[in-house]
Amino acid sequence: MQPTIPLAKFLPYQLSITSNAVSGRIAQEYRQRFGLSVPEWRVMAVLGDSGALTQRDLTQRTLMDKVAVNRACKVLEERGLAARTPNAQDGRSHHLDLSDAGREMHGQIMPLAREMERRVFAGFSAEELDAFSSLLLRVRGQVGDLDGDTIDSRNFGIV
Amino acid sequence: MQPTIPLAKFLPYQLSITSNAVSGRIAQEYRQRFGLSVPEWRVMAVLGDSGALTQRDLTQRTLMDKVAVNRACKVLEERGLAARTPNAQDGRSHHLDLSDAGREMHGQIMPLAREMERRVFAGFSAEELDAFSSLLLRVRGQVGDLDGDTIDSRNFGIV
DNA sequence: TATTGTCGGTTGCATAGGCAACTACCTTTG
DNA sequence: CAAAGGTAGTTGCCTATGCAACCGACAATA
Repeated sequence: MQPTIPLAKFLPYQLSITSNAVSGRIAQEYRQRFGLSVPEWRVMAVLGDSGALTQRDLTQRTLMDKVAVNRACKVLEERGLAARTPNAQDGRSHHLDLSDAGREMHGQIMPLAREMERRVFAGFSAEELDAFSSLLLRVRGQVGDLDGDTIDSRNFGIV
Repeated sequence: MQPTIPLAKFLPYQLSITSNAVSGRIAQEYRQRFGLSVPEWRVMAVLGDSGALTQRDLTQRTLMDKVAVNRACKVLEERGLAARTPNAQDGRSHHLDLSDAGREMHGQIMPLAREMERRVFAGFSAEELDAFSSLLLRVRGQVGDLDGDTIDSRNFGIV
């Protein structure tokens, strides 16, 4: 046993390595089973639930960089999992929606996602998870308040 | 207000974006004030607390990739913040320790780190933070159990 | 309607980060 | 002590990610 290491007590550090571990584990699963990256999966998850959206909508709902959204959409389209249709209201953007194949895959992915969430957070009560969730939300709010140059959290009802 | 989006309720997702927000905020601070990356800062934090260590020790204590540790060490040495001395016990490795300049910087950084932690987690009780910390630890344990191919958490007293 | 500013989407570039292979050295086994 | 296998550190490569600049289209103002 080593002496107490302050870094290990540093909460941002704990948060970072835990998040990395969880994300890495989940990313590995999606990659192996579906060949999807995390950004691609996120876009699919939102599309499958919301129906056709523009990339702008997707950046808002996923909180990802618009470039990340763009690239994920491009891949999904190339793989035939999603299709773009012109946006009559705005010539700059398209409506992106899942294809039948994409919807089929979405149907397989979401149960897997829930299952992985269940396993990773196994052994916690609903109260603990609620508290955890709300703490994450409040922390995010704190950082947003401190940090003027990033996303404006007031724009996101979903956060 | 948008309809409820499942992605926003997905705990791994919440964890990820919160961690990114916190890490990004902190990384920005270290970069601006000291020109340090997060890996570099982590190495400094451990070195400043533990005294001379090998890169192997540092990879264990920071949980970073050995390449990340190596590169951080190289930068610190080039900047004169740390120095390597031969390891009499093992010709393959060196003992790395902070220089006077590095120790000086360490003395400035650690209070800043604590201050940022305090601000990011402002408004939470000690009990909440303890619960949060132990939940992160348990989640990390779960992922480690599920995931055979990454780090072996049993090696790390610090985790 | 011409101008100016803004916005969605795209591309290019620059950086970070991880994996795999390699070197030099250590350790174990016969 | 020779051989075989393992380990610390290093380098190169490849991918992921983000920013900044750009293009075409919309919006506001005159």
